[in-house]
Amino acid sequence: MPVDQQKKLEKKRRIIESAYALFRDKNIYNTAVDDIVKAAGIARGTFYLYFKDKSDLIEQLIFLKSGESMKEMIRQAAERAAKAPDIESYARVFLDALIDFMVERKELLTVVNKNMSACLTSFPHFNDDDAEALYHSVTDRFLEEGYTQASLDRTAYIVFEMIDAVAYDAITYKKPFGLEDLRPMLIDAALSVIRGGAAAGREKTE
Amino acid sequence: MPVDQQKKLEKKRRIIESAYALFRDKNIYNTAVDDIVKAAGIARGTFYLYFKDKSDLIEQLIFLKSGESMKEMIRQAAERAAKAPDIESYARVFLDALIDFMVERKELLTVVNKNMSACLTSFPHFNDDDAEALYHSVTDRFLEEGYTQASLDRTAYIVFEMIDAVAYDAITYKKPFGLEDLRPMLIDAALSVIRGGAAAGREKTE
Amino acid sequence: MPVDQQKKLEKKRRIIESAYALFRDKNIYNTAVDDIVKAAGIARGTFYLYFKDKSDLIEQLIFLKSGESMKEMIRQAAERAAKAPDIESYARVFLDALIDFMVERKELLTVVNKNMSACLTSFPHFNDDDAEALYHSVTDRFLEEGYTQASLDRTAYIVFEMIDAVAYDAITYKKPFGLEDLRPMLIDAALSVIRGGAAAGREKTE
Amino acid sequence: MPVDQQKKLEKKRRIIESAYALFRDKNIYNTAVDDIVKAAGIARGTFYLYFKDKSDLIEQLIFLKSGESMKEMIRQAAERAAKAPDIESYARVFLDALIDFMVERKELLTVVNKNMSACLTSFPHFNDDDAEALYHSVTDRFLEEGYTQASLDRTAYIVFEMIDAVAYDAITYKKPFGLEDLRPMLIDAALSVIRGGAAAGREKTE
DNA sequence: TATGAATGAGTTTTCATTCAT
DNA sequence: TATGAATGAAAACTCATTCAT
Repeated sequence: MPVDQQKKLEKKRRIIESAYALFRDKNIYNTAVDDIVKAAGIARGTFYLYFKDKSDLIEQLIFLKSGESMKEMIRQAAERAAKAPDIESYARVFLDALIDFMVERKELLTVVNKNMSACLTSFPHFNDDDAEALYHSVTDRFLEEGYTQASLDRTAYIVFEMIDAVAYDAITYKKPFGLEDLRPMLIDAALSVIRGGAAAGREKTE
Repeated sequence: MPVDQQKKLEKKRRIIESAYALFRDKNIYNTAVDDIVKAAGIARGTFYLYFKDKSDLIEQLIFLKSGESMKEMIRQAAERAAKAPDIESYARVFLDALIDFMVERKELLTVVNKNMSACLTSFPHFNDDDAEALYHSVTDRFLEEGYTQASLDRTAYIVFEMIDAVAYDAITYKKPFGLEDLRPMLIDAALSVIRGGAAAGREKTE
Repeated sequence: MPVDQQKKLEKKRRIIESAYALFRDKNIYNTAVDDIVKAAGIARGTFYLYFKDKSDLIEQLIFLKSGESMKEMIRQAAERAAKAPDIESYARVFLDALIDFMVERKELLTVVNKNMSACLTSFPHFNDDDAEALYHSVTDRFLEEGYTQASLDRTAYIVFEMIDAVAYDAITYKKPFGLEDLRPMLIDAALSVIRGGAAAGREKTE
Repeated sequence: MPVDQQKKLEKKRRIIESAYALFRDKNIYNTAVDDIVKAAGIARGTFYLYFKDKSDLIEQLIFLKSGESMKEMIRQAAERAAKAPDIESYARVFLDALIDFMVERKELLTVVNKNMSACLTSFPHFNDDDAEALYHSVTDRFLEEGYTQASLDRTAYIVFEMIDAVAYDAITYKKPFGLEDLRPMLIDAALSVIRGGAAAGREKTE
């Protein structure tokens, strides 16, 4: 990539990061383009060199941020779960790591807002070989255990949605229960969904 | 209540209903006070006779609307589940009815947005004897089966959150899976959470 | 008309007049809405209570201003020509008066810009009984002399266009000839067009 | 001329042509410098190497474009009228050719906008020997017939203005009458102006 | 000469809220 | 109470022009 292109991308990135911080703190609708450019240290017009529109920025920001986090989150979770002896404990450790990650990255949740699962769906299509490999390293483990791809997709969707929703409220409002309060129950619920998914897969095969 | 008070309440109600319809269709931030008063057929200034503020309206609207729906939802679900022979099938029918209700009231979800469970928490405090009685008619059934109140609250919270989150996305975006696709898995997941909750309750008692 | 409506119309009128003065002095594209509201002594938002848009104002302004002037112009010209003994001198005095009027109302020309004739065409459709009566009092005189309506329309169009174009440049740029320099020739030209029109009318009749 | 100079002129020309096309399609005020440079395939900064300013470009463009067309127009008209037996038919054929030319070059009219006659005035001062010779080949014909230079200038001005104005509206708006509808009347009118001009010339001489 | 990223003043437009009637 | 005209701060977006490379 030419040096110029590189620089442009970096600046675009800087704008997105500034916006991200503001969205997180003040919410999207209460953040003006003006706030963003001030935070990014650029002129107002410059913003429109990089984004067609405020909504163009929002779109790109969500795509980027959630993709990034998803990747990182899955990487960490997969790493920690790697040595698990069986699929059940693999899943348990994986989910536990997932929740840890969310706690660490609270801010992300306030921007992306309960939409992590939408992101999950687009994850394998990021044209990012890295991400794809990662995704498969996890799903393969389940496919070996008798899941069909279809039932796996559904299961993953439900589990993420559930964890994301519960974590979002628990973290951002600390109401009505803290996340640690709910964690065991949440993981149990997720596991039983996963078990159910496996069963569904097997039935179809038989 | 004096007739005057009555009339005031009715008008307030009309404003809320108009706002509700608009919020549902266009989202809160894209709905101007002007749109609301036009829809309600009142003058702009009148709005401020009934609400301190736009955000005052929003607050009251969410409180009212979600409370109302929650009540109606629980009533219907409890009714349908009433004749269930055991607690397990009671729960299953109850949840099924819950989902049916959400499908019917799609619009509500877009306004209240994945926050039904918050509402659940405030439900018993609506100073509405009716609502309270209703709530207890359901929880009592579980308390009899060995739940502690604490574990019941948590369980209910997680289950609602889960159903609400999944249903919200499934209904509003029909992506990536339709709700009917997910329903069986969702109910199974919820049931296993409930079973876990019961177990947790019993353990503590022992 | 209710008093309120009256007042609103008056304010609208005041905005149009302020805009008119600015357009005349600085041209439409160099006049900001801000300039207009300052000149009219109103707040910026008020402008949008009366006009959808800057272009809405422009449209209404041109329609109003050119219609008004046209009416006034024709009234004055018809008055002065009234006592003319024959159609030829009627036309001559009429045109002379027309040019006088334009000289007096130079500013109008800079706004309406060489489009008076377009206005002429719409003149009889202003739903203004007054204007219509006036228009007919002039055309009748020509119809009596053997003009067909069709040839009269064409002739009037060409004559206005010609006078308007010449007068516009002569007045606004004083270049390359002053209007007084050109006046006799212009009137002669117009008269010969008129004579030609009359002939055309008669031929068709014969 | 050095090759460098040549190249500069060519690029300048390319910019003007691009601007011309845009002005024609979208009007001057709705065409941004950015649009022009994109169309010309140059960088934004380059524009300011060739023109001081946007208005500098406009000035040069109008001068160039109208001069060019005027020259071409007169050449064609003079050619077609060359064999005319008398001055009257010379004028008639000349004007007819003029109108034909305008119909062919509609686009020019939308840019230069009813200002062809202004251009006529500057025509003999183009420091273009070619143009000057051409101009004299036409005017000489009239001077021989008793016109004074002064009356000829006025007459030419009025005739051009008249034709230009009528043709502009007729062509660009096709309203309220098509040009072909008006052509005979227009030429008759012009001829009678010319005749009047000749008479005026003679009177003064006598 | 040529480039195109950066600038920021300037423009249009919106909208929650006030206030005289 | 009810009205709706008026307000003006604030938002989004544009564009001629400059300047470092």
